Amino acid sequence: MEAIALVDGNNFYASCEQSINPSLRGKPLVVLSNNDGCIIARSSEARALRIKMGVPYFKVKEKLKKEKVVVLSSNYSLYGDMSRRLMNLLTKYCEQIEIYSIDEAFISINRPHDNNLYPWAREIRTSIYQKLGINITVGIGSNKLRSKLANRLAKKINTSSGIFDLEKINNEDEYLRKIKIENIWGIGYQTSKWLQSKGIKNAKELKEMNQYEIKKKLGIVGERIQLELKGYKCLPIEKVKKSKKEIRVSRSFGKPITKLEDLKQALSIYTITAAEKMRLQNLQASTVTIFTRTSHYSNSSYQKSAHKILIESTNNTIYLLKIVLELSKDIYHPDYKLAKAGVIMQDLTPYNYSQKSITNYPLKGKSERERDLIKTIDFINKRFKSEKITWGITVKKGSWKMNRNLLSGISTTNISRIPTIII
DNA sequence: TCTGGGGTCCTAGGACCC
DNA sequence: TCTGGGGTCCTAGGACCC
Repeated sequence: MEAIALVDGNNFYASCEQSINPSLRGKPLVVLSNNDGCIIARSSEARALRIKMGVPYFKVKEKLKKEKVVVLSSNYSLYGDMSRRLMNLLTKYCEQIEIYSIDEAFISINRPHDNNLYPWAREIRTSIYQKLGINITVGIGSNKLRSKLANRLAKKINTSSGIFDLEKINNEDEYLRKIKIENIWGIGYQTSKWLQSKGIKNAKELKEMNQYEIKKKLGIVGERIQLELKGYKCLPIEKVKKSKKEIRVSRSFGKPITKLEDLKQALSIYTITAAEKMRLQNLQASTVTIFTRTSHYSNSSYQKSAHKILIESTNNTIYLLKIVLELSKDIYHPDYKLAKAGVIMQDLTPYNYSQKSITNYPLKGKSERERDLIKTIDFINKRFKSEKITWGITVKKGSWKMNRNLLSGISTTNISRIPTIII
């Protein structure tokens, strides 16, 4: 019998920070989103202090200070590197793996003769902890949704030691009743509000709800959730990584923007990053969209996007910059304080599969020279692990640039930032 | 005066995830 | 003063076709 396990890293970002800096172990610690905006990860010690997920930093700054909580800006190169190591280790313990997010993977595994997967799960947990210093949770079920629920139960039940098999219990309903409706995978804010208004409060009640009512209101998405809850398999394990459908780079500004010049600079920087990402994944785009908006929390709201469909797919930074700079005039508005902007590369295709333009733009010789130039820039930047070479427009100081004042400064991907140990 | 039916494709927007 | 970023999927409705 095949089973599905959902493995995830506990408090992943916080655990990464504690893992590379052991002096943080056992201390309350939170990690902030970009711009030092919200709390996006908490160590278990910080959870115990009832610090909530997602709250704006400025609202709890004083409380954190008082409680002596360590506060860090997010360090994505560290988390990405730890994630890669985690996934590599997991691969050794399974037949098939789907990497679902930076800290989660679905694993399909055959049950042994005695049906007991606990020894297998314990072995993985031990191995990951020894090698990475990170605790993981293993939830086991007959399909993806049930493995997610099992994972939740493993975290909820103190005696589980991080492992729970939903198919090895005989009072399932009792456990399903412990899972609140809004904590089921796929049930978000809107849907849980509706379900609650219908008197459905937990997973057990959702499982027994009238299926036609679900289908009518929630469509196929809701129907699948209920079927999986009952044990049917609707969501397959995706063995091969699907190629991306869009690549997006967007940021909130450290300070609002009112000048077109600043908007152009920001969008240029995002375009350079987006084009790099495409080249790294061997993709090219044939639609470019840019957008900007005011803050969600401001009284006068404005948002606008503009897009251009290209005759020929590309990942050429020089060409993309031209397009984005041209489009930026269409979304700019002098009367609003712009809080965020971004670029989206869409209709992505593999780089070699290209529809050539009959009008032959960009001109042949020129485009080849440009391609060589960009290749060289990518090479140099990769070699020296930073943007040694970039476009002039990015260099000028922009007061709008992101705040990241609390970086841990330690890294597993940058030799000069590896911690020094003095004995 | 009465004004079809069946289909496809595209897009914008909503909802969700981590 | 200060509220993240990057994705996917689904649906409804409009435009268009014969």
